[in-house]
Amino acid sequence: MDIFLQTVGSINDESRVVILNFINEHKEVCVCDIENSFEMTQSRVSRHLKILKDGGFLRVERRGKWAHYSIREPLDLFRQSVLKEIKSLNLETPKLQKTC
Amino acid sequence: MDIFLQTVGSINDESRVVILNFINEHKEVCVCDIENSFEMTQSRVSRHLKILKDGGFLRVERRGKWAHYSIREPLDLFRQSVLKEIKSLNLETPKLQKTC
DNA sequence: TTAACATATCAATATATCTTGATATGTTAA
DNA sequence: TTAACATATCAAGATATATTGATATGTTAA
Repeated sequence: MDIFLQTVGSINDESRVVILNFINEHKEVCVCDIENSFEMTQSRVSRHLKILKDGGFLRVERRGKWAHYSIREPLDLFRQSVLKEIKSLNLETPKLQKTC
Repeated sequence: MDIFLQTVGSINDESRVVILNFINEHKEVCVCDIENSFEMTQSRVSRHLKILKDGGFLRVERRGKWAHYSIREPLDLFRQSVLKEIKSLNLETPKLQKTC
């Protein structure tokens, strides 16, 4: 139950839904990519990414200064269906700003 | 997005997850069935059922004094996958107390 | 109509979550 | 080592959600 609620809680926020969709589209991004693309403060982005990671949707790979976030693989069927549902929302996603 | 968040928000609560699973198991229950089975206050049950209904999971049919809640049909694939996931949690569900 | 019951809603409080700005951690390059 | 940068975390305030008890609505049976 706790894991389920953590998973659900992680997608119960508009910012995180668009971020998750953004990462699903671009495969791999770093924190500052999102910070720049969405014009969100760094701490806010970092926190949302942590919640999505703890929710089981993302993995992080640290390479040098950067933390690279991508969709966790393999992803179970339930989380896959979440990604599919979010994709079907056809959200407007900002352009990827690679300025870091 | 709003509908998605409303759907997700409706299952972002332990009480509602067990209630939803309970209704999924018993097909149709009234408010007082849940009130008695879970030993929850009436207003709390009523509120949770409304949220699950507004989240697109339940339908209500009023027959006489009672409001009968059941899983909405047809149910889209995403909400089906939610029910499936909740089922797979193997939650302990209380016995159905038909004392009203 | 009245009494009893089932359900819904409201107001107040308690609890959880989000955002921001500041600070801490850790890496790279000079 | 130091400066600059990327990221994470913390504390405080703002906002949202949950719970409770009281009250409102609506149905049934006497």
